[in-house]
Amino acid sequence: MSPSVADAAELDPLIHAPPRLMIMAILYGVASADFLYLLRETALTKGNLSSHLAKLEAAGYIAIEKSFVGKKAHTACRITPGGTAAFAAYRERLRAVADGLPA
Amino acid sequence: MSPSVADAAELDPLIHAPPRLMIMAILYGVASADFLYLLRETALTKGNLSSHLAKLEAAGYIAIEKSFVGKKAHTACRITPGGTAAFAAYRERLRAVADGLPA
DNA sequence: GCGGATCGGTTTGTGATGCAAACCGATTTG
DNA sequence: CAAATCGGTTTGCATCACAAACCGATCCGC
Repeated sequence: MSPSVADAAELDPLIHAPPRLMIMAILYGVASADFLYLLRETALTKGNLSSHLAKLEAAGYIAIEKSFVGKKAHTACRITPGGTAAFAAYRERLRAVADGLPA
Repeated sequence: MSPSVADAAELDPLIHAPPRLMIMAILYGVASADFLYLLRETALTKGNLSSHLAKLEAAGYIAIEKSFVGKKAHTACRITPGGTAAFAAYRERLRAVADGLPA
């Protein structure tokens, strides 16, 4: 096996799952995004989005702030420094894997 | 979300899992590889390799031939045309996703 | 102002998944 | 002939992803 394909084994599984990869890609460098925005962009169901966000938060990759804007609940998500680092590392590793795939 | 990151949702989940990506990458363009070779290259456990191979076979992506070489069992795996096509499609899509990730 | 739809999410239920350990028959080795 | 090894498979379990059901709060019709 070429070394770069072996790297696939080390791809952060938390980010590797497509739903969470989408979420992280959106949040990376965006300051903050709310629940409904992520819902539209990812096309996940609400339940799904909610649980993936919870998982990313538990990992310390994102922070979730619930507040009230006017009288409505508002859930804002932003990436943490740890999440930023993890995403950047994942991106580099993914690139290495993609480049290492046989043509 | 940039369109290419949305593509992540369509990455063939069967190939997307790192263990199976490794297996497919090895088998792609290699004629045939035996169980022990795959075992060494992927560093998976035997049970794991066995079940991932079974899954790929069930999907029609690979063919598994069990034979006896001399007096020992020998399991040879090769990629099928369907598997080749699926892998090539996955590779292209992965590249699109990797390229679309925010810098 | 009250009955129902809607908003913004969370919890629950369930089937699929991944992994490692236990197992298995056959073979080689001491 | 007993025990270790080879080449795998099956089992058991813990985790996962997903969708559907649920939930409190607001908004709308009347």
